[in-house]
Amino acid sequence: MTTERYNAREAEPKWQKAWEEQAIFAARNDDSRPKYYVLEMFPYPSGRIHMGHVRNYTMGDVVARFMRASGYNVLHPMGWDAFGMPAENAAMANKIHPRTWTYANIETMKAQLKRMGLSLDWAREIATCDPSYYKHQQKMFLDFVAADLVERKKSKVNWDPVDQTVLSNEQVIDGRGWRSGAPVEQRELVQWFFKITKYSDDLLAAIDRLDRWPEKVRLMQKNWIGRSEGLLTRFALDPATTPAHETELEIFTTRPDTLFGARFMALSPDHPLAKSAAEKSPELAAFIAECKRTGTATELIETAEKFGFDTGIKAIHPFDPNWKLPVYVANFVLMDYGTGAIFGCPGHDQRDLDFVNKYQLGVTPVVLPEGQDPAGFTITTIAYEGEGRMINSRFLDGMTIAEAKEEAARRLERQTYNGRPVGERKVNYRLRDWGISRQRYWGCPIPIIHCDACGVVPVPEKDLPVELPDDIEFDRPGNPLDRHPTWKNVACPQCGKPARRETDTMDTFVDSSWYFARFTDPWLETAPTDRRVADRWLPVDQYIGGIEHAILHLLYSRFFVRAMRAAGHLDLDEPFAGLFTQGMVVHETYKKADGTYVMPAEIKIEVKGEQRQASLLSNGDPVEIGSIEKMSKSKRNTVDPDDIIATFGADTARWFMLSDSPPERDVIWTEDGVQGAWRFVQRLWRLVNEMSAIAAAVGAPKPNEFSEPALAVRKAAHGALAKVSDDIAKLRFNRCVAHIYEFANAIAASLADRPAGASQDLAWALREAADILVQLFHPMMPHLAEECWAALGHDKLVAEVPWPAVEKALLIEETITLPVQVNGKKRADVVVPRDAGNAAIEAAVLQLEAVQRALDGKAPKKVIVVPQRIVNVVA
RNA sequence: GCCCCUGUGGCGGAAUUGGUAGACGCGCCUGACUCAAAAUCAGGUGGUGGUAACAUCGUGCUGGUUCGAGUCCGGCCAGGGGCACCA
Repeated sequence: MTTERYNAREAEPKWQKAWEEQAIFAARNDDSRPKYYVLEMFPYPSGRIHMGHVRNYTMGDVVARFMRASGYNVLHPMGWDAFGMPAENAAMANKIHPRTWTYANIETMKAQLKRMGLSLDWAREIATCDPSYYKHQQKMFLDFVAADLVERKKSKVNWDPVDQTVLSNEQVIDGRGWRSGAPVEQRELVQWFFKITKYSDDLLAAIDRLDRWPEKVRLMQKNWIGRSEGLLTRFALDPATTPAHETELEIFTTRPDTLFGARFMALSPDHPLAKSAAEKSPELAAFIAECKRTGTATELIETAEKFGFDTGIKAIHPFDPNWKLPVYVANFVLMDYGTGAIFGCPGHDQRDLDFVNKYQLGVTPVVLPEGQDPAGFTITTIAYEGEGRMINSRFLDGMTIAEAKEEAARRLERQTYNGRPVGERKVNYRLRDWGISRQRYWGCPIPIIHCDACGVVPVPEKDLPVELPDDIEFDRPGNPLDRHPTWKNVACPQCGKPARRETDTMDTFVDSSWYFARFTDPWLETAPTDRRVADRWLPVDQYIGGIEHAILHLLYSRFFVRAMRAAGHLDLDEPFAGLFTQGMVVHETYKKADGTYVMPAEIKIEVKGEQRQASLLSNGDPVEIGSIEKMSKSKRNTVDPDDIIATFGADTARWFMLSDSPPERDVIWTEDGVQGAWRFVQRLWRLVNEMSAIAAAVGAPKPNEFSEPALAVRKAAHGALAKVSDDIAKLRFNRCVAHIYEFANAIAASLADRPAGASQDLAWALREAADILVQLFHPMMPHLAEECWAALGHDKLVAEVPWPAVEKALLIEETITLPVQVNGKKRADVVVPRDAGNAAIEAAVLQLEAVQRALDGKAPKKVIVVPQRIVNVVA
């Protein structure tokens, strides 16, 4: 038979138009069916989509189409994370306005996404740079201020010298800015903070209930929040050695058990006591200044040598009024963790040991490892941080560490100094408040006015949104808003006198912390959300995106739903009930002789035996095939999705993205793999047409009896249906692909073997199998599926057809084949009735020639029959 | 330094969660069709021995539990990721 090739270039736009005209992917807020919200992390409009987007959105689309066919009211929206530095960089480089640049990119990328055939509800499209979006964000900022979730404070912050802006802790990776890669410096600035630490406890505890999140992400968030239980302890200060008005020093420790091993106290250079001591001591003041001068780059600070300076102050040991400890100022003590002061126990903390060795303060071991002889136990250069029993610790001697911690805490809680308890149990978190001020133009303005008379005044709600000015200069580094001639000059809303607008804008991660809620009703003008609508759609049932947001975006969004609940915008525990983090798209790299990289499109590869050799298309020069790396512009190993779609069609790209690699792992993009996917598209097209031709002769009623070949086809179809359904639900797309291949192979085999003059029952079975086959690959390759569905004579779109039901009876075989082992080695198969008893199976197995040969005349000791699984004969 | 994950053919990876290791795809080899190529179709493809039936070894290394281990436990090795002066 002659079937023309499937022409993706013609078919794909045709079906995209059909879906759009019938608006079948539009979700209604008043639909009574059960809801399902599937969302992929929305893109930054950088210019063009890349293969990472293709992979991400294909996965989401498979889930969306499958759930829609399964009877759910599916919400599958798309938008743009549209504020950010690259737009300003483009403005500086090309003299184009950030808005113009951003919207042009959105237009390009939207057209690209449409060519992928995604089942998106474009009516809900949002862009975070649109005032109709950010005005609600400004409203929420004010709501958060009212709910005491915002704070303006001076603090040490991370300063990115290249992007000329502050960064949050989460945005500093290995001491460098997450975007610019520049070493981050420390600066003291007045900044706006969201009080995410108010929710430290809840953010941590709720992780255990996120059972559809990857374990890895949960663990990373737990570590990031970093809970530790310890004791706040107030040490009295020896008045003879201490500046006036200073009477005590409070420290935080997780090891109160080691208090009898204490040798010194240490203060952060920023500690108030250090500062007050420095007033009388120029040497100390110089030391503190030196600490700050060591460098402002975080990288330097972390590798700097540990230094201390003895203030002369003595602290009194809480368990012994006669025991005095020297108080140092030390460069390694952080002001913003605990109380900014510690006690040092050199025996059981490596850093403290290094410190005492430097200043000859001595060591007292207080924890003895189990089985160690106390006589010979000394600590010189390596601290013992393991388990053991207390020694040299008076009333704690002989206790385990846990017992000693408890006993020390109990005593200190009861003890008082200046009328208050000396010890207080305290949980400390590593998590810091989220600094959201950015000294940039292309972001959401912070709706605040600074008045000399009234102080910090919120912009009245009626004046929202505070819009960005259009006439803006990018000729110099720094914040363009701050040097705008007029924008910041405004009357104080309270007193009417001249005042200044806040010129910092919000971190763009604020924009992305609530967009999933806005999608539930993006048309609403009066509020960020319609609470009833938001509560119905949320949480997102399946969220899909990159692992790089394991902390950043995913933690901020979790904070935001809590803050939005406090402000009354929704009532939700968690934003994302199910999370899936997909792997990257990676590709071989190619290097010319001069060491520069070339793009995959510029070379050809030939296979000579086992060797693959690459050469330049232009002049045939040899090219070295390098390592496999994440697709990136710098390595020039990118493949443009548009080129692939133009050559092979979107379905081929989608199918390849889902094939082979498990979705959470990296996928290697290869030309051969794409060719393979494209071949399968053509093969399916031929197969469906061939089936269709045979099925055309079929009568309508389902036959009562099926012959062996027809039954085999039906079993293959329903077996594939059961497996693919299960695997899509579990996001195991690579297994879905394999099952569809198996099913197609089974049909091809039965077509090849079929008797001449096909019978009615086989024709009916093939017609059923063809329908199921097309429906099975529809979520992955929707255009080809529509084309095939039409070829099979259906009127409706396959995108609208309910998912087929499995006939479970077909999955149960009457006879089963059990593998037979002798002493754990497979020797034969045995075919038995499905419900055969163990005795019957045992008898049949022992008759087998291969078993008797393997037994070699020996009598079997026992025969283990695992029903429906395996038989093992033990000789 | 601490925490976590991964290790299976030439390659990507399957393996019903303790039950036939290598499904499916890529690549490669052989054949059919063709003047030829492409495309398509058929067959083969973990190593070793054998024409074959078959035997034997084989899931990073090593020891253990079990009738049976890629899967569980102990100890190593390698690769990747996260955190890192956190008191």
